[in-house]
Amino acid sequence: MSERKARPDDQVDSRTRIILAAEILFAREGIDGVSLRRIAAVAGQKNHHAVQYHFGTRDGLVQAIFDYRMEQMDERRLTMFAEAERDGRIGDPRIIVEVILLPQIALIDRFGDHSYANFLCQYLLRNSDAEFGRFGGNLPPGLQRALTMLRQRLDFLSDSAAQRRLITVCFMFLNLLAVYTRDLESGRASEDFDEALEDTIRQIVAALFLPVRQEG
Amino acid sequence: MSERKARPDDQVDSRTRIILAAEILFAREGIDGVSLRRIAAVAGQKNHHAVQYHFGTRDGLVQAIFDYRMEQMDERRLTMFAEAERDGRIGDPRIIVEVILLPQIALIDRFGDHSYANFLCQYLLRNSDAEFGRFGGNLPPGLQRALTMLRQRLDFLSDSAAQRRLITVCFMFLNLLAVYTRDLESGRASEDFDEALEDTIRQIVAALFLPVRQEG
DNA sequence: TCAACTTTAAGCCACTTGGCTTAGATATGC
DNA sequence: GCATATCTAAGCCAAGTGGCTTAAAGTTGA
Repeated sequence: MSERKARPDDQVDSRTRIILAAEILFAREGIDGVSLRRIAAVAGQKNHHAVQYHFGTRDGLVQAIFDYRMEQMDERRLTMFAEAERDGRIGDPRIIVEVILLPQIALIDRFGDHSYANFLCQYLLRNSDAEFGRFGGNLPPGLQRALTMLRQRLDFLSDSAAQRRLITVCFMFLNLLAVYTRDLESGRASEDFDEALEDTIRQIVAALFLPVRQEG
Repeated sequence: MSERKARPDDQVDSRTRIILAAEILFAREGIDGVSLRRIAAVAGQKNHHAVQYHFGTRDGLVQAIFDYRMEQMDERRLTMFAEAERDGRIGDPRIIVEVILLPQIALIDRFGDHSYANFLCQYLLRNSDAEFGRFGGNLPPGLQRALTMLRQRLDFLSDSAAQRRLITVCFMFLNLLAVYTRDLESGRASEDFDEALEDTIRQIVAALFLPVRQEG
């Protein structure tokens, strides 16, 4: 596997360059599969000390990537809410799903790279205790609002059941991104992505808001 | 994190002990986060050479874990098919979902450990190209039969769309196992697992067999 | 201009890693 | 019994790892 396209743009500062390079390398070879030296080198640093200087440790870098993308996505989420309110779609359950998921697509489109999904998978596997299940607290406002709305919609479920269904959504969507990534990497666009996205969102809405079984 | 419970039973041969120990360690600390030395040590080996002897390389060990569990699960899958035929449930679409997913639960119950889900996630992330998308060929017979039946049920979808929906199922289920694992690890059984399992299967069936949107 | 601060470079260090060789132990087949 | 094949132990090695110190370069503000 070459370093193809791993070196990010030289326009941004070195801290961001390290974040972008690490995201790609982590996605390709695993969070523990890349040395800090290589990350620094790919980011154009002549010395691996730069990583320690900016992020302290490997886990610090991992968290920085997550926070960096989280912040980017939340801007988009707030915009989407504003647009939905303007268009009178704010009551539509599907809006919640779109607000949570589509900004990740936007990330891919805007930056032309699709490493984030793979990175996020690994991140969630590493930090399931910390990240899963925080329906409230310590989340950026856009995502927080989406989760609060979701909880209200799912008032027929217990806390743990609602939480579980939320995680379902995350994983279903990661699956879509994984397939998308695979198709992009292999060069064959096996399916129209917009079509796949539409089908997946419909699946997610159907599963997420599925009524509980009626007695008898 | 201690080595608590990482050392597997001494009754099995050392090759299997290494597989079991590696599965747990990989799940906890990442496939690239554990040295072969530690795996060997936890498996009761005095020397890390044992890993190289049995599996050659780290990837060889990873594949061996996957194959080991795959084989175990396929026995159960064939049994389930036989039971379904006997009970006349073979036409029920839900059977397909159960045959694919429940053996993994059985794995957890039988061996009292829940590292497999986390390991499998990492495995699929590593080998998405190889594993995803092989609807046919090179699969054990039970799983192969389930996938063939699924494909027939989804005849209103294109190949790529059907494939994508299958992966959706895998990820949704992994999500359930992830939550289950989290609850078990943290000691709190936040939700009745049987109830959660039932809800998840219903979600999966609803999403997997969701009709395509009608025109107009 | 120059001082204070931030960022990069260079190189050292003890330690771990996976691969390897060799020898010894244990099981297996005849 | 005994030879053959299978498995385990012991230890060496070059390469790579993250952490660290020190110095230099660049940036900023007064």
